Amino acid sequence: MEELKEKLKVKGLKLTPQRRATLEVLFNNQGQHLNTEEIYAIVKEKCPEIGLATVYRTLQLLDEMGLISKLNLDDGCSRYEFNNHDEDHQHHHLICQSCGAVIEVELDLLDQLEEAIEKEYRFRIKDHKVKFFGICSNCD
Amino acid sequence: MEELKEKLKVKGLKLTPQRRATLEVLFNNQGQHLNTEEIYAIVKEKCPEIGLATVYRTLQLLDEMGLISKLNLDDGCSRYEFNNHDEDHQHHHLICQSCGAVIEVELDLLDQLEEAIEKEYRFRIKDHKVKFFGICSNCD
DNA sequence: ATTTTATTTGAAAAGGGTTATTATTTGAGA
DNA sequence: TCTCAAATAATAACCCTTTTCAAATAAAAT
Repeated sequence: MEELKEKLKVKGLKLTPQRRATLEVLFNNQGQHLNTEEIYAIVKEKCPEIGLATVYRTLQLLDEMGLISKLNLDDGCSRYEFNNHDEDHQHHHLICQSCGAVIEVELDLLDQLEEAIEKEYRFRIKDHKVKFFGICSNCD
Repeated sequence: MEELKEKLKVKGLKLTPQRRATLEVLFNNQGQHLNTEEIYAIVKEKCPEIGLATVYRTLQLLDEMGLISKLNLDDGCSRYEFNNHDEDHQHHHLICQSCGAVIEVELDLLDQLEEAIEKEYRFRIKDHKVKFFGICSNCD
């Protein structure tokens, strides 16, 4: 939360109760992949006067600041998750093509690939998004 | 194109001029990442009577059949590219955060990671989508 | 503590990509 | 050729997201 205040100040932006509450919802629901409407519903419990447009604006902002990440599951809406900064990189996602489950993978193991890319394409990698599609252990 | 006819027949679907033309557009524009409107505009040259809704339906169908792949660049629309079946896996994308360029990477090097995931999570991987964000050589 | 000012918000409208509807047409097997 | 399920074109509907704008507010200046 202090990090949010800092990053906002740098850009001349304000720390409002709405922004605070929205970030808290993401923080308190790690491991889930809430979409904007779902986040809106939860934020409203603590912050009943908040508008949906504000939630959209705030999520966009938090994503740009790197505090949360947008996740696209091709279900017609954007989903978000809190960025746990204990890790260097974003975790990966396993998406079951049978039941739709979304599993988080803490393994990274992309160093070799990233090194090869940086060398071969002279591309400075800052971040990545990796999704694997297949069949989860429950469905197999 | 024969592959399309085969896969359609299996599902009891028909090979129409519209579907043929749409797949040809993707085939003839490999390396680009056309969105639906752009594809529509090109298809219209050869197939002027085609409707936009048909293009949407066809792209969805071709994606499901694995002949093309949807690509999400977070620019508010879906983009598609022809699947070159010479390779086993989808290629990766490098996305420049400065100029927006999208570069295709033929390196794979995910075997090690995929093996670890299959073992650790008992998840049978069928496909993957990998995006790297950073600064391309032109912008650096 | 007030004042000031640029930022933020809520509500509602507008936007824009995508999907659904429906009558008509058509591919492909019988 | 005949038959019929599948596909199409046109357009309306959908729905997620963004914009608009007047009112409210955080935070710095006084």
